[in-house]
Amino acid sequence: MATKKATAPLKKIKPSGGTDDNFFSLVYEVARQIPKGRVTSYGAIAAALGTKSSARMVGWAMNGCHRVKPKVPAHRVVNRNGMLTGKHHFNPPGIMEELLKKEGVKVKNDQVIEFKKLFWDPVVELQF
DNA sequence: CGCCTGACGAAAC
DNA sequence: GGTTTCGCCAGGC
Repeated sequence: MATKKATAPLKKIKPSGGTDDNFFSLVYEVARQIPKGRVTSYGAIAAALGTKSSARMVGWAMNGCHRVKPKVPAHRVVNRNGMLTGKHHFNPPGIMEELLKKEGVKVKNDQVIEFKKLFWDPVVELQF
């Protein structure tokens, strides 16, 4: 199939490359900037990158968070409701809230307590 | 090349 | 105010 969709090959992501032109790497960068004990949302990251409408892509990028080095603190990234929607993608599932609790973030019923207070906005903090 | 899926979000009902 | 649907964009089959 000579039908290459000119998409961004996820496997081409460079570790520790830092500022790559790949949208995914941008997501990883921002995610790494999340301070301990804080959380953010996929949409917030997407908005920081200028693609707020592509919040799904952020989550999609997180799909390869495990393959990227250094590992991305995806456990600090939750959805807009403060719910740990991505916990099922962790290994094992449940480690996400464990890590959050360990960092001082209270998690109850797969939901971040005081999420609004712990919310870390990359758009503001990173001043994009 | 086309259809479906997917770690979201906001609008509509 | 809770539930459902559409929209976004990219990847997999």
